[in-house]
Amino acid sequence: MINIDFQDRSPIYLQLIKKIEEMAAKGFLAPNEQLPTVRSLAMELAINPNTIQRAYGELEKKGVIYTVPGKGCFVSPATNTLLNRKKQELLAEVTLKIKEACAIGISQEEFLEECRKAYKLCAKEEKK
Amino acid sequence: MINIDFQDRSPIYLQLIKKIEEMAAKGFLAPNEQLPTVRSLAMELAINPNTIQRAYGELEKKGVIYTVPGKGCFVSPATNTLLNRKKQELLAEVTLKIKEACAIGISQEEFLEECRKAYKLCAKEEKK
Amino acid sequence: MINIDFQDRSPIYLQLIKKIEEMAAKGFLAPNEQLPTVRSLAMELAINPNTIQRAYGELEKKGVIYTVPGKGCFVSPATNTLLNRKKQELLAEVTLKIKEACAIGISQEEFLEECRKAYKLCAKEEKK
Amino acid sequence: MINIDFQDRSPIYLQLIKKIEEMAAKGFLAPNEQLPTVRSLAMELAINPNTIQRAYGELEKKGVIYTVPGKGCFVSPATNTLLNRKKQELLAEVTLKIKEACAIGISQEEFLEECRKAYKLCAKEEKK
DNA sequence: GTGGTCTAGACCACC
DNA sequence: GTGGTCTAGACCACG
Repeated sequence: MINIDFQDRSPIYLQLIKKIEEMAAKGFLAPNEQLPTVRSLAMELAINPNTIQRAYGELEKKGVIYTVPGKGCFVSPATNTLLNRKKQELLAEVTLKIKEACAIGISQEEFLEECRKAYKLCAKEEKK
Repeated sequence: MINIDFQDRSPIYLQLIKKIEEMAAKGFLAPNEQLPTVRSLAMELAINPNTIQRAYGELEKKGVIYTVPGKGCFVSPATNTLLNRKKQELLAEVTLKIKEACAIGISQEEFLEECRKAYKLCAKEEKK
Repeated sequence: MINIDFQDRSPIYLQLIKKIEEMAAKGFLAPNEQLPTVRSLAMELAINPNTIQRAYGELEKKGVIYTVPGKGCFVSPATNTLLNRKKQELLAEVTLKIKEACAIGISQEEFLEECRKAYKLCAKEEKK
Repeated sequence: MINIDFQDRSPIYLQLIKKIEEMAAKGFLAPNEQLPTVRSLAMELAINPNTIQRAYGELEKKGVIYTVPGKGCFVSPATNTLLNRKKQELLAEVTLKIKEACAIGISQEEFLEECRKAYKLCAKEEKK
């Protein structure tokens, strides 16, 4: 399920957050489903429990999961909200990129064309 | 010309690199034009000279500028190459974002529509 | 009667204590009335019996209930004392909050006004 | 300035957050003033730097401070917003307490009277 | 067993 | 020097 890219320069806990957010937003994680325990996931990924803990902690503050101390962590039921928030975050990031594209003079047509190509690639990959 | 956002989490030297690359790619900096000296730019931006030095160093490694010891730093003449490379970098980043968009189920139509909106915004801002 | 909020961060045994104290102080539980047995309450609330046991234990230490080994747990007769102690605890907590309010510069008038609003809300809810 | 109550059961990092928020909200910390460095504060309070770091991190996410990596942490300029948010948090907590007060039958008059007393106490203490 | 907090000590990137 | 991340290992409260 969850795999960490140790080559990636972005912190492990952020990678974790992103992965779990995506899975929750896309519905791979059922509402109220229990997540792996801190310790078990730490073992599985060969990571320090503190790092998992941090990711879970921040996910809770974001409202993606809720945690019952002594029991475990569970997926928050508000899936729709999650999906929407995630969408907006992503589109905001793309808007930033588009600003840069404008700045170096990439035309809208060229840009959109590239997006279409990228989308085709994704479609292919998903079929696998 | 160049302004640094100290609130921005991205390191200053990267902000510098990005700005100078953009200016070079877009033609604001003529080929072989001399850049400000490390010390003068450091004074102007109220930044540690080491930081400027690092930015210039990496820009030279990337081939964006060349330095003549004892003289200063100059914009590399290969503008076209620069522009193309910059474009490709940017589009690669956008492709990554599109993968994420696919992952959480944003349709191509919705995505492209947002891109168009963003482009309009950029166009307006540039007029100012 | 008693319901547990599993989402609440405060430990279940404390929630139990609070609820039972309130009911006793307010007279919903008659003096010398028998409380549900540990096992039955555990079943009813789907909670670990140890948790009930702990709550009952601490309630006994506080003098809110007394236990007759082999018989069960019973509400302590000293209702007035309970009510007064509970009041004082609560007012002490509010005093702490008021200290904070002073610290950040909330005026007495503003604070009291908010209290009145809150009281009105409570009155409405109780009518239901 | 900042003192930690090790007897207090609430986590150290939360005590830190509360203290700094109060000081910022009340204006004891000027906007853009630099906070003590992680290490220095850790030394001063005889606390592990990680704990300070955590507090600072959460304060940044809350928008109370901003941090310039390699430089230090600084008080966020949006003081008014902070004060208002802090007020609302506090009043919400008091509202909870009032609900309890209602539940055990404390009348509004009695409650408000106690509040006035507490306010007088605070006023006296502040004069010191 | 669970999550939550803390310490000690290390390494990194940045300035 | 600064903040940011991570590990290792410990302790606690809770269930």
